[in-house]
Amino acid sequence: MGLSIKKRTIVERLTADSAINSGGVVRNLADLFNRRIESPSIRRILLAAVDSFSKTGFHAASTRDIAKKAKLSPAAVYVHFHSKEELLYTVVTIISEWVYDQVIAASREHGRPAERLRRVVQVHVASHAAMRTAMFVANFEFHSLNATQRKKILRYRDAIEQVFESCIRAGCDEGSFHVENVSLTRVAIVSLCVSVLNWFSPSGKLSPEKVGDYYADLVLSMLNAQTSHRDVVQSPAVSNALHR
Amino acid sequence: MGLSIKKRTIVERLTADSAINSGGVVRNLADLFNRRIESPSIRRILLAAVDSFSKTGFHAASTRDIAKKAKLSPAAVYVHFHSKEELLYTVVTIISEWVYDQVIAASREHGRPAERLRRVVQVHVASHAAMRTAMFVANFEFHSLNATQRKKILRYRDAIEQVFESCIRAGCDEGSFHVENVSLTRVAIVSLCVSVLNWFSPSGKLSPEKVGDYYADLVLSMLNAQTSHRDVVQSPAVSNALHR
DNA sequence: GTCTATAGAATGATAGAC
DNA sequence: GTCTATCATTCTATAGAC
Repeated sequence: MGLSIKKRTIVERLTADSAINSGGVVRNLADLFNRRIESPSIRRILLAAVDSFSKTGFHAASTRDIAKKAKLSPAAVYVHFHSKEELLYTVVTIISEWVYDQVIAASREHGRPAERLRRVVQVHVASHAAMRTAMFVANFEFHSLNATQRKKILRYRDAIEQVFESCIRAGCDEGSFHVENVSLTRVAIVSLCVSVLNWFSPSGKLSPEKVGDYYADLVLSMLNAQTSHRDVVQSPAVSNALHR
Repeated sequence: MGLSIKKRTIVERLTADSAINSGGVVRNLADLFNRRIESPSIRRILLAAVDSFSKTGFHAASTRDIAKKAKLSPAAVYVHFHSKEELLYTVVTIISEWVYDQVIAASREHGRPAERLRRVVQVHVASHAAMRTAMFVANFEFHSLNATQRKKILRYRDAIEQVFESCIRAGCDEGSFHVENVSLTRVAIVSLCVSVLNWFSPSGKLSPEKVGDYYADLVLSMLNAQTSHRDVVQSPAVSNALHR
């Protein structure tokens, strides 16, 4: 009966956050953890884990370092998490659910395919830029999760891919996009969005939202999109002066 | 005098390979190592290292495993390399030089900016796809190099970025590209090319060259390029049938 | 240049007191 | 829930024989 029932994981006890889906804006990673995790200690551990994993990678990050950053003893981490792997899984789950919610919300608003795709790309890019370190961990340490964990995270990713796919197809059917190979184009677009992780810096000149806007323009051009919202011909001399 | 002179590194003893620059085609990673490394043992170690690093990441890969794959004892690795880090550095140097050579060669051929950019994108993408595992290591384990090593590798990367930048600028000056922000667009294009590492599979339907061609089309569309070599308006019904 | 054997350090995780 | 102390393992790298 009471014979070594295994403790539930943090992921299984995540707080259902109505604010996320009802339009409340999540400001940053600490804010997101505040909404979804009750225990301050666990929140500190998770923030420390994201920091360590993003700086050195999952395997090189030690639980000792993470505990130290969270102002706890090395042993205290294991009161809340069964393993270092579960720590990673918790981080990746929370951030993957969040970006999924963002993209789904953007795709639900009405509009023609070009407008929907513009919003989806903008949000996807801005989300990756705004939550850069956590999204970085979710993407580049994904392979350190076990097979079961990867499968669960892939459901969020696949759903996001589907949103992009349906926008592209709708635009093709409507005649406003001109695409040779939809799935290859979709893969290219999604990976283009994610690739902001490789260069975005919060100390740079561009905000996550502006980068998202710019990438949305690039993507619509890529699809040979006919859209009235954008003046495609602009003097290089003038526009280059805008940044850098 | 003979007092503990440190052994030269493998990178310092790389074979200058005239075949690379004189048009001989490098078929795969083993072929590339054959051209640049004389010792068969060292080549086996490097191939094993690429395999381990790409599968588990630098830190999780053990020198024992690498030695085993190379059919050597754990100690034998250290006869040829001072450290595991030097093993990574050697791999990253060889593959970075190679992709640099490919891109520079593509950029040297004449043609208008759109044609030059098309070739550069095609070669950059195809190179990453064809040497996926090694390029994967070079990109995703870059942060595991020390500062000096990173600086040296960055010279190759920066030179490649410059090639893209000059193509884009030339097209803008000529009036065939229409770009708001050149540096941001350049960063997006280069990272788009690199992002084939995230999904390309040699067992898929598309060859590295075909993916390169397709990405080149996407990039030229992105720049609102006027080019006579491409019929931008194509029936989706017909074109979707081409793949998948 | 390759081997066996092992030093020396760091790590993930646990035991048990409070 | 947090701590101190520690186990057991693993890893990089070296010593020294052949």
